[in-house]
Amino acid sequence: MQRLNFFSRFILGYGVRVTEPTGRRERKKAQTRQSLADAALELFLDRGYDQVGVKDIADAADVSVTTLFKHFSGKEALVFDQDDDLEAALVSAVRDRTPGTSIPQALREHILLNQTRFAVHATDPRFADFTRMVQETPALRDYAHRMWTRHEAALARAIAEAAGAPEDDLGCAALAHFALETRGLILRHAEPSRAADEAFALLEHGWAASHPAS
Amino acid sequence: MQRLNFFSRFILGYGVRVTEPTGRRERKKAQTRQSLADAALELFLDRGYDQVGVKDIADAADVSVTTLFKHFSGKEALVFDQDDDLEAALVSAVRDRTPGTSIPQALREHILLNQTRFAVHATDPRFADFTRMVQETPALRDYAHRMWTRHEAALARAIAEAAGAPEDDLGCAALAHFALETRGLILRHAEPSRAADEAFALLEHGWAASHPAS
DNA sequence: TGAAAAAGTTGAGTCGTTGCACTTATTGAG
DNA sequence: CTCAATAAGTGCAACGACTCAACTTTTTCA
Repeated sequence: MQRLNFFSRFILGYGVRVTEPTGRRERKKAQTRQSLADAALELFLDRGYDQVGVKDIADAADVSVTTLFKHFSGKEALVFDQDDDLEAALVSAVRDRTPGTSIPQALREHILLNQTRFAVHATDPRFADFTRMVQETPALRDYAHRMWTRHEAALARAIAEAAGAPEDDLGCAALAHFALETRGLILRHAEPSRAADEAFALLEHGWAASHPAS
Repeated sequence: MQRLNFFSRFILGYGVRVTEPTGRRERKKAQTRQSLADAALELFLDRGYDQVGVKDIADAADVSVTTLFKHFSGKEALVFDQDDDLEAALVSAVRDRTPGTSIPQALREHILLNQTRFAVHATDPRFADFTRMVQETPALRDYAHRMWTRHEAALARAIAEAAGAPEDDLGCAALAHFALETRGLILRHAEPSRAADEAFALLEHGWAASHPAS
């Protein structure tokens, strides 16, 4: 548990900013942030999200509540890493897809990989607890979903460009929306890869009907 | 503005419970509820959702805050009607579709009708304000979306039955999910009917590929 | 060295929401 | 008709997330 929100990047993708802090000030700031996130994760896993108050976390990290909110936009944000290059990865999955692959196929692969990457860690019981907590706490479930769908517009633009359609093409917007929405289906059902297959089968066939060769 | 949340049923559909209250007690209860909803609507439209506190609403309706929360589960609930037969309507749209219509087609028609019914009232400036407020206030936007997608499981079951698929068929679940998710696309874009066309084109073609005659 | 900038603290306050103990009005059964 | 059960409503205190304003301390850099 050395990293800030070590688990969380497996939930949403791999989007951790690695910019090393240079001066002493920034290092201290980063450290405070880290302490808060660590304390929060530990307390949350211990007692459950709703059983921990921000006060408890601030106390455990030995800072004031006000300071906590200077570092994190809200209680839920304590659980998740920033998703800085999540959008870039999404866009790149479409633009730089291996030739011969359709856009929906590329998205299926990318999203499935992203959302099931954590299966590798299924052996770690702490991690299982973490994912269960996220899925079972409405506030966290919603927050994760918002983070994930935040880049819909960018994805829609990337798709439009890749398909040679106008930037605001409705079909591309629809594909982007639906593709991101598969996350819910994939996470809910027991066999993620099969769920992804079924969901994207719909999208692939529908897409192929109007966009012959992309 | 005689009805409780007169506008709101046009946002989510037509789901107003019409069971007349019989005894004096129930009539009084209904009236209190009505007063609260009226006061809330008026204040919200006047000052904006976030600029009105529950205290203000309770005061305007001349009841205590505690009473307000006995009638409504939360501040957002003051804005929306109950959605009792919204689910029934959704299921019926699939099951009782006119013969020869595909399931996605039936859904497209039903959802589009449901979500754009309010266009009739576009002339009423108060109504325009109302919809704008709902779309621009995150809490309300999310709440409306939650209300709308609440019946996804029921819809999935209805689709499965209509298609002769197993009750927990993944393709049917996916169609249900996507179909309900078109709401966002439809509401966001300026030409709702065209947005619905594009979004459902994807779904219809994808669906037809695996479900020949339904 | 000295002053701007930024991190942190403290304490009070807002707002939605709940719990508790209480009063009052309505109802239905004897 | 009466009385006890039921349910609406009240007032108040509290909690938890979050914000604000005024202030101290630390770090930076010219």
